[in-house]
Amino acid sequence: MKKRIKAHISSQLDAAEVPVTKPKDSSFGHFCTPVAFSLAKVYRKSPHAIAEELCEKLLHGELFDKVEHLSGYVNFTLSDRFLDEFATAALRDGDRFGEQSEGESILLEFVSANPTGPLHIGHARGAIFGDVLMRLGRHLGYQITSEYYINDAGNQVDLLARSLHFKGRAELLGEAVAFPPECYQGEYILELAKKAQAHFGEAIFQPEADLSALRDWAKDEMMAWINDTLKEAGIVFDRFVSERSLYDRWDDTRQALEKRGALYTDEAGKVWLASSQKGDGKDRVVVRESGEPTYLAGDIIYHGDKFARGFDRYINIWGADHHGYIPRVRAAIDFLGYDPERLEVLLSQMVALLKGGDPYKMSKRSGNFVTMEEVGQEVGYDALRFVFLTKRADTHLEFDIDLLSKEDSSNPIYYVNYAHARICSLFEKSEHAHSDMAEVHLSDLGHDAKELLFSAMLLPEVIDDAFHTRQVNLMTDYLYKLAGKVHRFYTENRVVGNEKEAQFLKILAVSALSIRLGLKLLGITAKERM
RNA sequence: GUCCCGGUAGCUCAGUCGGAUAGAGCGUAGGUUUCCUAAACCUAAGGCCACAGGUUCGAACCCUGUCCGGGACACCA
Repeated sequence: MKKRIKAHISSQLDAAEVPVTKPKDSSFGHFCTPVAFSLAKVYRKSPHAIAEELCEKLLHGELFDKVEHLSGYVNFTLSDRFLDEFATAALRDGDRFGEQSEGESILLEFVSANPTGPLHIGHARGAIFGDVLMRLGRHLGYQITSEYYINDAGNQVDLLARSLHFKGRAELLGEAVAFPPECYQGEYILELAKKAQAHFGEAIFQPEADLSALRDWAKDEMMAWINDTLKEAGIVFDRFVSERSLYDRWDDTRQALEKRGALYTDEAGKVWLASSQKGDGKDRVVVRESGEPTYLAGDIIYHGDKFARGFDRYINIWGADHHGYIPRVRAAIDFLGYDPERLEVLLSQMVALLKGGDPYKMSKRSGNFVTMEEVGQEVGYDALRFVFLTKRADTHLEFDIDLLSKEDSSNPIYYVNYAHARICSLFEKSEHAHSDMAEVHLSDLGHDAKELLFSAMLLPEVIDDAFHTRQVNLMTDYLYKLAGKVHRFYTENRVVGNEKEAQFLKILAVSALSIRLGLKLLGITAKERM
């Protein structure tokens, strides 16, 4: 909608880019532009005089009812006819309302949690953020592939195997072994050890047992668990990439890097990536003295692999604690001959959970953190999604789990769902059917009705903004405000039996569409009845 | 020390590309239902936008510096 307005104004003004925004006060109109202020300098006239001239130029055509100027601003009011046509089109589009065909291909990597323990609440945030970004992007026509990188090589998974081994010896075989402090704690280790015993027999806990078999088995078990959790949350990945599986390509990658002078070997025999040449704070080890590659080596192969697949853009969602890692990966991409600008790393910040004002209890099962599973079961993923998405992913989030158990306006998901359910109930009560709405034409709408309709039709702009700025909170803000307008309208206007019943229903139908579709893009199913 | 995120109402946070009188929810105090779902609505109180400079027609927003809080700075992943 805004694009059409903008194009219209630009063409009338013969200017390339005209800023179009929403007025502070809705009584001024639907859109406004402060362009007279910047033109004032060019033409050496007062903003007021320029705004006045613009008004006359712009009033032609069927788009606007009113074009007025006020203290330098030019305010536009859309015509009923334009709003009506747009509403009919929106209802016809249904779930495809606001779809576009951008066409760029994007590889979106997120979660990528180590398969050494259950997902915690911080992972949940990144997972939901990534999932929603994907849904929004796909709606806009981006071809998005989602990927989970499994860190199934290196010390962490070895440590998982050792943890199980110790736990098995100590708890299941009753040996007096001291549990090393670096090992994973938490009851899930014992549960998994029991499972291992059932699977392998007691031999797996013998001192000389083959830990690599235990490791591979345990890693698969953990991934299955992680996957179950994600599935429950409605998150599905297109691909999983195993770090371990990449290492047979290390030699090729190494040669490619060497050819570009990216690597050097020190006296001790360690191989370094000269990442400081490409903006990193210092060089990084990629092969240890032992000849074993570091984690970075795997990530270099992985990113080389990603870029070789030829996507237009790459997005990684990482926990904020990895932010220092960005320059070295960018450097490696650069060394491999790819454009590091195509990689965008979004950071998902920490989550602090409270319950009744106090820090949420640590989970016994996980050892020292709250799991995604527990919170998902306690508050439900619809509520969890909505709350996580109300804040930008890159800022700290603190929230109280008790808020999500309340069933009133302090719980935003209820508020939004209730607005949707109310509209559904009106359609049940009314003689008019949803399918009749295209035949209904809007005219002589009051300010409130017009305002609600206008808000409801802004969904495409919001989807666009939310995706391109990566600020998914714009969606939740919008839905919450739209729901508020629905509630207000409902309170102030008796719909069924009203002489404008059909018209009101059409407006509410568009509102319900935007709420339902908006929630759908957040991975939430709108309630039709509460 | 370096880097990242933040500091806006009692609390949790919005604030678009710099634009009109800085907004919402919770909480607090009051009010609204013979009527489509009161899980709602309305009203009120509540602000040195951390601080100091700068940029300009205009700054919560951009720049510089300072203070405070959280996090990261591995041959772990």
